[in-house]
Amino acid sequence: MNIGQPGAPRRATISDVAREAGTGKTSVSRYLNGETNVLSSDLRARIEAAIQRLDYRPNQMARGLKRGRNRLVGMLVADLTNPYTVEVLRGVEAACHALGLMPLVCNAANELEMERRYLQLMTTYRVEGVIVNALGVEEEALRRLGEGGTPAVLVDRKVDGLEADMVGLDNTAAVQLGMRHLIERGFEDILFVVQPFEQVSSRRLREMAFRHALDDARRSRAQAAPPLEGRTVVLDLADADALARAYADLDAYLDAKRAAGARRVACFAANGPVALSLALHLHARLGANWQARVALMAIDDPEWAELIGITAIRQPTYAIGYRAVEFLHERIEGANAPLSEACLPGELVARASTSAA
Amino acid sequence: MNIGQPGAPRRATISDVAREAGTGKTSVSRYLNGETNVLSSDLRARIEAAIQRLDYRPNQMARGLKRGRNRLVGMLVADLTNPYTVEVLRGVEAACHALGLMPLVCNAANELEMERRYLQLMTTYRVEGVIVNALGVEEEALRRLGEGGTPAVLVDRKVDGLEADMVGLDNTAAVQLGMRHLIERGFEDILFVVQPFEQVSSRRLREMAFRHALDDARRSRAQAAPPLEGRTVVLDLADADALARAYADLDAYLDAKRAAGARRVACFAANGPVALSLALHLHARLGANWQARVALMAIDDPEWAELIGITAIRQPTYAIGYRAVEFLHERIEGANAPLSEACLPGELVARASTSAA
DNA sequence: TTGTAAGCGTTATCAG
DNA sequence: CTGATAACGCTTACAA
Repeated sequence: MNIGQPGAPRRATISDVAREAGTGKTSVSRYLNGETNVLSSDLRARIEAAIQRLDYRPNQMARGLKRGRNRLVGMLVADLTNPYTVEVLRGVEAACHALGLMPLVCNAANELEMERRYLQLMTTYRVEGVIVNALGVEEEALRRLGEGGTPAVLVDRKVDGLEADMVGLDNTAAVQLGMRHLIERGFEDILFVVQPFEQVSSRRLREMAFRHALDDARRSRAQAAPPLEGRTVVLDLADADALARAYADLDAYLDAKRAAGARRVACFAANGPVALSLALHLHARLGANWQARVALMAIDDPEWAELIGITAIRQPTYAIGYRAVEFLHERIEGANAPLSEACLPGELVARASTSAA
Repeated sequence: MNIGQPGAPRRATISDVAREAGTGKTSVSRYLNGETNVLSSDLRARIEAAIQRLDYRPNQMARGLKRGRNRLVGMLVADLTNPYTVEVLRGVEAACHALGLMPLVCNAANELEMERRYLQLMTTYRVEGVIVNALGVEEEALRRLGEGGTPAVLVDRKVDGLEADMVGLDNTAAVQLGMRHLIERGFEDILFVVQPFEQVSSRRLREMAFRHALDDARRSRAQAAPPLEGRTVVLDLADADALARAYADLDAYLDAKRAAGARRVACFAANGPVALSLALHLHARLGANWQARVALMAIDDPEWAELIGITAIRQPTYAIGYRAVEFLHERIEGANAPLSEACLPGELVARASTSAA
């Protein structure tokens, strides 16, 4: 270990500082913990100088061991590749910063095995709490976390059997917002495109809201108005074969519509990754001018949406992350309040894609 | 969670396990550390059972305190919003996984203050090493890290005054690749668009490579061939005013070219964020059909490149991350080899944008 | 106002 | 093979 160069630069410890300052560890500890009013200004100055000289940094690990809290909070995310996740993370980091916490970010990269592993690792590092944007399945590992007494906050999705605070988009309102927009703009064929939604609460909620919004719109539609058509399309981005089949169906549907002389079909993507997949497919199949045939709208507002003029429902991602940490912090501090759920509103960003059917 | 006061579920410690198994802590520790051959199978079984029953997880912090190594490696990134970063991260995580390390990801979000803070925090948590994708400036905090004896590996950019291993793209080769492509396709006006490059080594290298490639091409050009024009355009994405001015100049240049009846101008973006900014600007100024006027090509291959057919030079991001951890691991294990530098090759992905001038 | 000593959960040393 | 016991770097009674 560090055999090589002369003077293996071992980090200074509190004892080193005490010696250097000609005092005991206790006083140094007091200084570190801001109990400066208990220290004579002379001693304080000596300690300060010693710390400077030795470039001393208190060891958080040792501190945590003794105090029982190491200020580490785990942030387990399903997929860092999703811009949504990164944005939420910014809120999380800001809040952690403000509260003196250190986020331990773990990316499951859409793999269950990773999720499990990281959850394990986190408990091993004795994080004081966990913010979880789970893959969806795998309640087990999470439940054990809870049983271990580690507070958790869920982001975007619930996990069956795990009772924890949760923060995310107001899915129902967001979908209603989108549907109202599409209908106002005169769309008569609306496809709600979503990843397999049985396991993931937010997707389930969005899909349900879509069907309800559709029903409501039909009910309140004038007799004379053209009928409103709508259906749910499931896109399993993780399964290439299933995806190919789904797209074949979609293509057939679009072709039929066109043959029937219908207006542009609207595709309402349930989130950013779906929207991207759709856009790529349509681009490949219909050419650069694909938007003449299909109007894409999405929940989430990835950077490329502006680039090709896609209407989006932007999530309050920063706020979601920030709020999650606040929830967690309360629990860590021992709050015993009933579980709460924060549903933050989305915001419609209208762009060219949906300007008219 | 953490419902009710009763039985605050303190995590089991090694002593608990020892008691439960009717043995001493030493044996449990031995079991945990895989010295199973030294244990009678009876004892081993009892320990195993006790661990199961108590759902025991060794405390990494305590372990680290004693052993002097906690398996934590810091990963400081300049900007998680940049897809490049996220991709590198995947390589980092995979390698950490393989080597039994725990990545502590910190996002400076392009703020110097954050970078400094996180660097501090990391040393406070006694990370065994750091992988740094630095903002560029701020050598100071990093240098102190090095002096503290913490090994570091640089990703994508060097830092003045910090001697550390480094891994990144082979910038020169990548730019040459791109230039050759553009020239082959008949472009005669090439703008190399890059963020302020004085402070950031990779940008500097790319810009230099651009000028050299340009000179070389001119030299080896046939007498009769039309002249090759090229210049560097600096885009400071962080400074709105400067950005606006730069774009005004760019627009004027493009208009002049067009008035002179020139072919399409090629914009060679030095990285993904620049490419995005350019695309957004051109889209806003020239309309959806902007690509008829400008051919965009970029180092980095963000998800939207395929969507609008932008030729890209893809970086071996995963390999970069993986390699960085390998370097770091060697240093952590005490390797004393001379500093090395891994320059990994980029790959050209030709798309419609540069199909012909 | 200051210092001593006893842990926090592990591992390492050294006897049985 | 097994198990006390002393650290690791820090905080916190408890004294002085």
